[in-house]
Amino acid sequence: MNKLVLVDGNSIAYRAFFALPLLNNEKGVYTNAVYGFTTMLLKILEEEKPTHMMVAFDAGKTTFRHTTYKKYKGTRQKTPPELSEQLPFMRDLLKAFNIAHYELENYEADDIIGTLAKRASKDDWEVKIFSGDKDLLQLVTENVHVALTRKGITNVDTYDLAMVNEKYGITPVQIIDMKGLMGDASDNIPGVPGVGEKTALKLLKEFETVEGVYESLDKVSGKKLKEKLEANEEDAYMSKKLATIETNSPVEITFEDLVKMEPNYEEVVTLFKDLEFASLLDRIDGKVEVEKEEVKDIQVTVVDEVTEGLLVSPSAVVVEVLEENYHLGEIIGISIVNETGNYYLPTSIALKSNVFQEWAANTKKEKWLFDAKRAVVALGWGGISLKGVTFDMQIASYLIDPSASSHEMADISKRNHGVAIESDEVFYGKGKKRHIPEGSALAQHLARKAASINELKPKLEEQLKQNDQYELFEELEMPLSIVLGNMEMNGVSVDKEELEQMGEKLGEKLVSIEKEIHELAGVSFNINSPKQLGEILFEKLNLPAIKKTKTGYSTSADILEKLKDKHEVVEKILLYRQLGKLNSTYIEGLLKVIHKKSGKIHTIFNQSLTQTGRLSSTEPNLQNIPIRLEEGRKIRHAFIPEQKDAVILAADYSQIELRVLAHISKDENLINAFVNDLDIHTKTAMDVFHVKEEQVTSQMRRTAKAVNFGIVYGISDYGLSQNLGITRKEAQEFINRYFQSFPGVKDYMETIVEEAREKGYVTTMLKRRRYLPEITSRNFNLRSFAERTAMNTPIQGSAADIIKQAMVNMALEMEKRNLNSRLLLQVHDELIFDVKKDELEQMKKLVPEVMEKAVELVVPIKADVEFGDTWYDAK
DNA sequence: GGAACCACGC
DNA sequence: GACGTACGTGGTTCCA
Repeated sequence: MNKLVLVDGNSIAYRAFFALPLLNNEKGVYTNAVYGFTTMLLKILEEEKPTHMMVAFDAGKTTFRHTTYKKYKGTRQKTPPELSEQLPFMRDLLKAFNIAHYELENYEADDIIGTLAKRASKDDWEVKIFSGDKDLLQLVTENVHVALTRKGITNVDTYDLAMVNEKYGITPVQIIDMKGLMGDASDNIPGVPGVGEKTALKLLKEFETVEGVYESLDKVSGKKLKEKLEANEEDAYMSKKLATIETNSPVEITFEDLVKMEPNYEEVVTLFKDLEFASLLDRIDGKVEVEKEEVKDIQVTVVDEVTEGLLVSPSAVVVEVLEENYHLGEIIGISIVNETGNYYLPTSIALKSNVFQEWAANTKKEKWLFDAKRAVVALGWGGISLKGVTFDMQIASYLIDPSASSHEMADISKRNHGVAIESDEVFYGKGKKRHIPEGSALAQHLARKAASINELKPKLEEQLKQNDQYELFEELEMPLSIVLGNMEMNGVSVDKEELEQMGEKLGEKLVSIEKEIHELAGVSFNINSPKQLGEILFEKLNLPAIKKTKTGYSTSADILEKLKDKHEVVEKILLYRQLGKLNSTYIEGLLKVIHKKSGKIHTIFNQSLTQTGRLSSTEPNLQNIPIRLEEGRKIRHAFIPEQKDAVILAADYSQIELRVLAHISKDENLINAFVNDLDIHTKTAMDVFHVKEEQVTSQMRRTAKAVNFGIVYGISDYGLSQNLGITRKEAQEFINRYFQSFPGVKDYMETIVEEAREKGYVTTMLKRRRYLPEITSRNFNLRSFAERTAMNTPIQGSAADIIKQAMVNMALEMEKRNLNSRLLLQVHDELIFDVKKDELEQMKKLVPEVMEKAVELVVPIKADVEFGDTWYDAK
């Protein structure tokens, strides 16, 4: 059977334009609408597989509707130039895809679509229409279906007769009558003033059509409504006419012109490349021989004996570890590129060579790497020391723009027009297909990587200098990567037996709670399945469903909290979840990652990931070990010093973000609070609630704390309302009162958003950068999010700068003093050490001192120190 | 293998 | 009034 797909081109383009941030390509051409439009096309081609297809566009400004009503579409804003400049690209793309497009003088895209849909359905074709405009629903019939864009662009709701009825309770043809009565603000169709969708639908259910309404006007209930209808009869009829899609427009194009042919993939590829649609290129990969970026063979010397002559300074070095977790992986090969040549060193030869080892450990021999920490740690496990690293390409790329689409070597190289490298995923394969290619291919791949580092180092350094970030790079992040490498390599000792015992107890408890839950529910089911749980709670037990998710009922903790007193099973489920989380993530999770060789836990800190400058921690994540609830906190009993002669020392910054805020905003009230060492949440409560200190209740303090939390994390009034369980309006009121009390903060928030709009980015105290292109978006959500980010990133990012500086300074100080204590972990505002008992007195003073002096603020910085036999006891 | 949901920390 | 709302990591389920 024939299947015709008709696309409302203008409507989809508009949707895409407003839904996506203003992307542009290297030539400065905006591409967001083209991008969205193209993803929609690809999706249609993949999912609908039409035999015939056409995209209709509006022709000009005036249409036959303007003769009926001059003001038709009169209030519509001009198409933004950023969008109109993209329309030609869409036509080019359609041509490349071999998809017909059509426009008709005096008619709108709707009319073309309506006309063709009617003709096709006469011949019993299947027709599907894509648009963002609800008006098109009037075309729905047995074999004509309409797909309307939902949020985003590629998400659509498909309407057939039943769907229209379900949504509106009327037939498709009555959509026209609905528009006639309610009008359409966006098209400037008047309708009957005071009649909205609800009233229109009510009237139509009773009287079927506009005509029906006026024939039985005396039967309409409501005096005012009747008066309004009476006074606007003409407008109602005219509006109906305007809203009617012309299904007999003089469309000359024939179905033969619409036959869907194979795309001209060569043209598509060329266009995608021009537009820089890398991800879309991937999607059509396989359909066509996409000529890959020319990967040229380079001259590589395979070294069978390492000599001093080839290890000159500086050298670009690649130490390849295929495993993502470099604590576990083997080094599969080493390459070196320097002014004497390009070399590949088979692992076994390099690691055994004294010449190599001495060169690696020599701080005076300069080395340039990509993700140096990976190489340092991987070599470290083999007992080889790598020193003298002066340039890390990954960190440089991250500092230049943390939001860059990827910090993979192949992508960075491409972005900066360096040596073409295959991505690791392509070269090694992924998933089950991953393997190490044979020797000479591997030598080529690794040599290209080293050549890329060698080539791009000056370019990236130049960019760092232009951004005034060279000091941040050289004095903070580069030394920090060494500190982090040592922390990871050193690892954290855990009491395995302690964990196992806790696990056993938890396991028993879980079994008994599970049984209780099944008994209370009257049926056995998987409590860990939100789907099954939802069905039990909200269907079988008939508890009120407060919130729904995309796929079913929400069973999240905050929802269950509200249902606690409705059924005793709820509390058990919460407990089951809590203990289950502890057992699977923390007990079993941590036991799984105890390293076979060291018996310790070695996390990996990611230094080039977060948009704010914070670190993250993986395999395992040691930055989210429980603390809030006592049961969870007990996990910390298992984190112990390496030797008996030591303790765990934890030092945390007190309110570092709010102190940073005081510093950058220069708000007098906030500065005074910290200078006088007040309890900041109590102080905030006093100001926000206009009460004296002794009148601050715990509820008031809790609210104030949530407001401060909101300021620090950049949450919205909605976020605050969720945290406090209040309305959005009340939350906004708290924020307003906060700003009244701290006017300097308000000024700062306004200034920083303005600055972000002008410059396109914000910076932290130590010049870390975050770009916020969406701050000029016309999409309210995107823009608001960017604005909150502009306010928040300098705060959170500067706090990250400060603790990083403290870590570097601390490492220097400990080395200078020849201390045997070790830094184990960083948890955003907290440093955890393994401290030898004979160094305890010294460290207790030194750690907070170094932390407090990391940078100088206009307010004092405060760090608190605790220690104990385990991490649990360091409180 | 990936999406969806949930939960932990700061 | 819409829009859908701090970041990051990881476990489990469920569907392809």
